[in-house]
Amino acid sequence: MDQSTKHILKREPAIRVNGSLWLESDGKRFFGPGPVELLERIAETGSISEAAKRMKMSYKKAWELVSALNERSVNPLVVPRTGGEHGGGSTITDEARELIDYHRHLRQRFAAFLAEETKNLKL
Amino acid sequence: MDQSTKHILKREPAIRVNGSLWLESDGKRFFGPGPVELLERIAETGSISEAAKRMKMSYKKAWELVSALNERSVNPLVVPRTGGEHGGGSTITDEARELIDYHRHLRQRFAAFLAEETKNLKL
DNA sequence: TATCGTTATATTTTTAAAAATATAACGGGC
DNA sequence: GCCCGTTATATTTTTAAAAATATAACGATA
Repeated sequence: MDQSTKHILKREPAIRVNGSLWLESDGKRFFGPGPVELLERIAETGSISEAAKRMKMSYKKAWELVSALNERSVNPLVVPRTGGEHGGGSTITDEARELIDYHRHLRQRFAAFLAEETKNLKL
Repeated sequence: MDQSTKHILKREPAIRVNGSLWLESDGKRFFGPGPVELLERIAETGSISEAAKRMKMSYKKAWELVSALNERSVNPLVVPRTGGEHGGGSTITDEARELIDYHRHLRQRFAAFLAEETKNLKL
């Protein structure tokens, strides 16, 4: 922003450019920060319910996310086991790990974009 | 995305990277696409109510947005006149025009970022 | 076969956001 | 002084999202 645009807005704390990013199919988002973190937590804990708990998300919502992700992907991203030892559990596939990795890099580039815009802001 | 990450997701229509951008103060957004368009419509029509109508936004919400914008800015962005010919009306200030212009350019840079990411996607 | 914790699913309740409705204040022009 | 359309504000209603609650299926293990 050029000098003339300064001081238009109040700034008790610093003003910054921020935003959100997601993958979109058919105009609706299906792979944003939430699903990514959920996949990571499932990988960590081996359990959808425990992953949900750590994200302070209801199990229902977590399960719906997993279900939606598996439906949209050619091959499953999450493989659930029902019953058995510990009552069951879930693992994520290599493809899920690839998606997580891609999204991590994407977020890094986005963060760099936001930081650059914020740096050049000085409202 | 590298070749190995291809074909993980179904793609009836094309998959693209999309996102949203806003100015943030104290952790909460206060100047996103909505307010920008509202200011533009007010400039066009000279009326908050008419601007709201064109955006299919309730007058109440539009007025609250205007009020919030004027509160956060050092000098008003919108100058309302109550009563008088045509019952009143509103105009926007030069500072509002500056903000709109800045946001337009910001969106252009963001659109370029999204286009580049989408181009390099090929999920 | 009884137990366990998880997956899977339906139903209800709560909460929050949005929309709708109503009404007063305003001031120039007739 | 009345009319008009807009600003300004409160209240109610509707809608949608989120949360909470409940329960069955599952299968290895003991």
